[in-house]
Amino acid sequence: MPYTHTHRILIALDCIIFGFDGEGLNLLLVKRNFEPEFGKWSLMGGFLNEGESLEEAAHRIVFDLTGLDNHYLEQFQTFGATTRDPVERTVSVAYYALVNIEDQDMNAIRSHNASWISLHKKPYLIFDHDIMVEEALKRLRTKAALNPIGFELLPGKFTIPQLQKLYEAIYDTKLDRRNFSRKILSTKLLMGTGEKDMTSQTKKGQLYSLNTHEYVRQQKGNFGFLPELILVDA
Amino acid sequence: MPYTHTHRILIALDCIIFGFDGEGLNLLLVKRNFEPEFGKWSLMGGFLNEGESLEEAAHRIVFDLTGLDNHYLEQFQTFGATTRDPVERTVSVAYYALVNIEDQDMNAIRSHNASWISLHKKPYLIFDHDIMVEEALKRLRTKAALNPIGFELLPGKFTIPQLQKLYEAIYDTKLDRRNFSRKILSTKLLMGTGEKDMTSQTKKGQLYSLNTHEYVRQQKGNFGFLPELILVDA
DNA sequence: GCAAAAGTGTTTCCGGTACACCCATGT
DNA sequence: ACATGGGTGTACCGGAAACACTTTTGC
Repeated sequence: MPYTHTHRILIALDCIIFGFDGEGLNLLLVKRNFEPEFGKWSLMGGFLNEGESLEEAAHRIVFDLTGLDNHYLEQFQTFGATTRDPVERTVSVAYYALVNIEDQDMNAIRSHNASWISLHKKPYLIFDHDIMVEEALKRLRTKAALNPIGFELLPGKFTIPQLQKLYEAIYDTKLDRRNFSRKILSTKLLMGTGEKDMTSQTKKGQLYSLNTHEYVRQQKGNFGFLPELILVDA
Repeated sequence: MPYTHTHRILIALDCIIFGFDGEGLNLLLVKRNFEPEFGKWSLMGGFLNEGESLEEAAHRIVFDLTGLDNHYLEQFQTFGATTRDPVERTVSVAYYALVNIEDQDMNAIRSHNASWISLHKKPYLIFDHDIMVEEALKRLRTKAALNPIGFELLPGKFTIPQLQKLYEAIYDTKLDRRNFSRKILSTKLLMGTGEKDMTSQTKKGQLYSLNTHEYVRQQKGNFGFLPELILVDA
């Protein structure tokens, strides 16, 4: 016997999909070729299906758009203002995802009319999506200072300066090259591959890959990855 | 015209209500005298009503139980496993609240069959409520390290040692009396009232009250209230 | 006087920061 | 040779931690 309460409503999911192009943070946004708000930009979203958990639904939405199956995904806030969707009342559970911008499925992206857009050039988004992006970024900043999740935005092999560029983008700040390198290496999270970064024009930096054992371990507790960054106000 | 998607479901809200009795953290829990799970303990919860935002609904639930109108309230996670409620599928948006245990409405509490229970003696709770409590505590710990919200659990006037006991309870750790005092006073958040704490048996400590101007200001950004605590693992 | 709890001062230590210097590669 | 960018060493500084000492009150 179901509950007697009757106010049953749609559950939406909206995904803030972050990517890193080597210079700055990017968002995967959809130019809507459907109603409502035809022609405007929005986050990628969808509705919760029967027999599907929130986590599964968010995963499905990101997978549909990017073709990527192993992205980092974290729920961060649920939006429930009564007027947030003009069509019909919905409550939206928002997730942010970190994907490696290099191994996405361009066909999936094109078929959804989506594009990567620099965070600094973000257009106005429909509904409460602008606020969602802002909150997602806040959460990403806190999370990335305490846990080593930034790697999710990079290819499997990368140089330390590339990693630094990423953190500078996330916190919109400048970091000292030498201190950053030392700090990262002291975490024991990186393993040298012996290979060199051949894309560089000058000195070819060493390519590192993750020590996956340590990586998984340090996801769990708060080890303080770069705790000083938590106090960066931007 | 509404959306064509049809899976409309109930939105529940569950509230983790924290109180501080001078020694440890307490939870306000309900011994259910209604179905389902009659006789078992659970969090205080309810359903989202038409024309009501999530925030409003959570506020209503805490107010019904405590009679308190000005408590601290923060949404922290939404739970959506398909089997989390055996009666009917629901998605639950969870909030934690900080209340001053002294000025609650005992009648409201009794009429809901609720009790304050020490966090250390928490019974098993129904559904996924045990996980909710665990996650709420994690969030409270992170939040209280970065923003001065602990005061919400104390009376309007309190001594620095009382405040210290509170933080020791939140982080389940011991702090140095002298360093704590200096740190707190350096924030300029406290104003001496000139009064003494007459409940103490020995030396009567000075009673402080909040500098509300500074307090509101420091809620906004990340000033790092006691940032070293963010790395306490418990 | 003595015990218990509040309040003040000082020293040490460590992590973050700043900066000087060396190395590797392409032109 | 020189410009560009990766990599290592060292000195300093500020905040956290550790600790000694004094003050207030009840018994």
